[in-house]
Amino acid sequence: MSGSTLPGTGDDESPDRVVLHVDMDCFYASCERLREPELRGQPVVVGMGYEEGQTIGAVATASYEAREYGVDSAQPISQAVERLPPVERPDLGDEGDDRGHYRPVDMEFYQSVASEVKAILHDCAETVREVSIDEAYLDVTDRTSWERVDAPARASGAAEQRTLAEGFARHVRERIAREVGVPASVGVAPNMATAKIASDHDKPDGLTVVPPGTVADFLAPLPVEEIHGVGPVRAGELRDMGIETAGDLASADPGRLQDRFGDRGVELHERARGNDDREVTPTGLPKSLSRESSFSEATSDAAAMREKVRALAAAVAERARSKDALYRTIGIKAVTTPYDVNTRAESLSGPVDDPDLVEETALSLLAEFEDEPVRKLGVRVSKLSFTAGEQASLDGFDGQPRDGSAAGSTESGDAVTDGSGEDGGAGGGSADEDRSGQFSLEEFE
DNA sequence: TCTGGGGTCCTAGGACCC
DNA sequence: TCTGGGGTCCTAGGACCC
Repeated sequence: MSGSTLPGTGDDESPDRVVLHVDMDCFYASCERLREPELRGQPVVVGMGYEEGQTIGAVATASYEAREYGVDSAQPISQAVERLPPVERPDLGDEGDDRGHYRPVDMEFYQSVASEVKAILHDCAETVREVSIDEAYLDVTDRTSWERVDAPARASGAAEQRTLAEGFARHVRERIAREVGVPASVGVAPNMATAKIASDHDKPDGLTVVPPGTVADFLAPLPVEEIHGVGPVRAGELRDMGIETAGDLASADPGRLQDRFGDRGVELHERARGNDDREVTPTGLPKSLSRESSFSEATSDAAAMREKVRALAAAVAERARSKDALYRTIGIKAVTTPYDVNTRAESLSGPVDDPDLVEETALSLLAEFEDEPVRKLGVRVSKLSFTAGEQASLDGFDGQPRDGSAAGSTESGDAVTDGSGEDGGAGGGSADEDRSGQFSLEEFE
């Protein structure tokens, strides 16, 4: 299936795909401008955990105007406020300071705007992979192509050539602007990894087209950090190896990369060369659900910890139920000072929907951390399955997970098939269908 | 950068089985 | 008897992404 190219067959890949990556520009800020048009052209900061007039929380999104002042995502609001005092707080900052408009996150509203955008995307492509609230990949190979056409002469003069794909992407972007009223940047390329980088290339409100055959040249001068999967840690390690640009990475010895980064290194090497044969697959079901919350300052108050965990557990269980998700693993996260992330988890013998069990399990996992200073706590459920009704169907339909044996026996591994796939590894074997033989007589409950 | 919330994927070691 | 190899599942942690 994943037609791994045989060595020596050159690049006789199937016809080049046309992949779009659509990335909404400072999406939350754009949404705020939608309902408050006076904010257009103004510096806007949307803060999470932020409340009107306060200086707590972190920056979720800063408009491009706000970024000019050094305000950026993930920054503490306190720091943002120093650089760009809020209009809402005349007491902060100096007389002549430029000021920003601060708003708290309103997810519900952003979701509603996002779903309008997503509707357009689904209208424009057979296959849409939604990556996050403000980002998606589209495979539009069957709607357009890389064919070159004469474009009407632009102001600049000479008629230029452009691709049908470019016109298509322009159309998608314009529809979003016209019908929803928010700006998007779009990247077009023969594969996902390059389209992603392209959409980032000319923000905001940009369109970058990287036709087949130009991918390597497009990537070569970019700093390695621009490659998806290279963050601060790996960028530093790459730099130590003398690798600074995507071009350096592309020409590096894959063996060295393998030694240093394992299979991940080989994958990054391929990406840097512009090779990425991952198919655009539709958004799948979630693999885990979690809630977390920070204390305003680290605490060793066990009662407060338990209280928070109870609330988080209830919220997670409710969300799972609202999505018809059963879970087989329940876990917690405890961030202790200075910033140590600890996770603990416990698997059950079968999938359940049982809020009390989530709470009970989370509390018992929390016990280990109760006398340490904790700054943040989280509760997560994972190993999800979405076969709604299965749990109650076979043995007693009171919906109680009591023994879970029925569910346990029919649950065929993870709801979503493999997920990662594609890395033309040597494996190639069958996907090992559920060999349900698991009539465990383990301790149920 | 003194660190917000929600995710994904990968790795590594141990238990256990054949 | 001992050794070895292959496979799966589990937990914990790390890196990364938006």
